[in-house]
Amino acid sequence: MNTRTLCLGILFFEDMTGYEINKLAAEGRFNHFIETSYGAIYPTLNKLTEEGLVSLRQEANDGKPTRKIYALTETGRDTLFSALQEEPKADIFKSEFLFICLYSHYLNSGYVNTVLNKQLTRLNEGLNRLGSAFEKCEHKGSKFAIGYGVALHRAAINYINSHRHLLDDENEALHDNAAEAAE
Amino acid sequence: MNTRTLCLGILFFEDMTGYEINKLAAEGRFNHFIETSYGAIYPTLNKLTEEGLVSLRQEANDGKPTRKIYALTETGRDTLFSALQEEPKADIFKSEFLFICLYSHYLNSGYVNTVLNKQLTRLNEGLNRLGSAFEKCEHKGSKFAIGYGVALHRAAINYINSHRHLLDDENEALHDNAAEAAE
DNA sequence: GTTCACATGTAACAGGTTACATGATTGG
DNA sequence: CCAATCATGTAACCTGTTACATGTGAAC
Repeated sequence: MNTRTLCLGILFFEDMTGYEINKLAAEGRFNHFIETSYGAIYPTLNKLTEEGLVSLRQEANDGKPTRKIYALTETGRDTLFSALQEEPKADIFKSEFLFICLYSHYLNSGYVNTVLNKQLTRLNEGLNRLGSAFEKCEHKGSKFAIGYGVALHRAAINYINSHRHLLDDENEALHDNAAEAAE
Repeated sequence: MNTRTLCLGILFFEDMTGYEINKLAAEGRFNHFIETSYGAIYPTLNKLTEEGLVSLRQEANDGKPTRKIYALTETGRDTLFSALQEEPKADIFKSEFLFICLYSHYLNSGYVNTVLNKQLTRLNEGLNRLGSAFEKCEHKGSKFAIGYGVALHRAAINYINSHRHLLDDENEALHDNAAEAAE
């Protein structure tokens, strides 16, 4: 997903400032499947304005920089919908966590435990965020997307809890004994 | 995950050519949480060789370009393990599929169905690939990582099957009627 | 006979990240 | 008083993608 389509897509739902778009994408109800940053959003919004895909109104904001509120134009809406009809690329999942797990047996087991716990913490935080977003949200498409995130988060948490012993050297010994006993 | 660490990490398990590293990362048992490409791997391997983190032996290969087989050096192993002990970044998940779902009610329902089916097909293919990788694999760390992928794939498939009606306009009508009846 | 797998690599380009720069207000 | 939130933006940099370039042998 490029930043262009992302901006158009979010503005489809509501007029917003760049700051708010970033917040929604980075912390809001879309954060589990979108990546972005200010450095990408602000220049994109300027380009989009030049091209007439979004329009801009400004609101004074004492002390703080003027709020620049963007709205999708008709051309913008058309561009969004033709982008939406292009063959979606396959989902991308990248996990340094899993990469580390690959080497768990060559790493200090205390460290591995820390990594596992940290991952669980992150997943639980994500789950909570999604849960409250789900309750606040009325829009079906968004509910579907949030629910998808919830399902994946739960699956990951359950998996880690029920399989973390595989990465544990002490249980490995027990495991081996059990395997021997079974033979 | 940068390509550097990826190459070191894969070479930790086995000596390999760049071609094979790419295959493993793109189609093999690591493909569900790693992204890469030839254009990234070949230059990285050259740099790594210069820096002495990997060593290189060449094997003639009639007609085809000489096979360049890389192996991790001691320095390389050290570098890998210190990278492994840096705080892992949060997992990244990007989904154009979910982005499209957000707009399902403004899109042609036949198209939405096609997108859903395509996503299911991809997930099922991924699941099969992971399943056969799991059977072939003896290494516990890898099994954990593959199992994680299996769990997430299954969760996604189940979720889509049980919630796709939310994106369906015809069921929406039914749904609305039910809601009215409840009022 | 054509496509796929093997096998390496380059180069232009796109895209995004990070850090920097600025500054008021609010809450703890 | 310090940190966080609001609010915008730039610029250097890094990283990786895409397409191109080349060529054999096997399978269908």
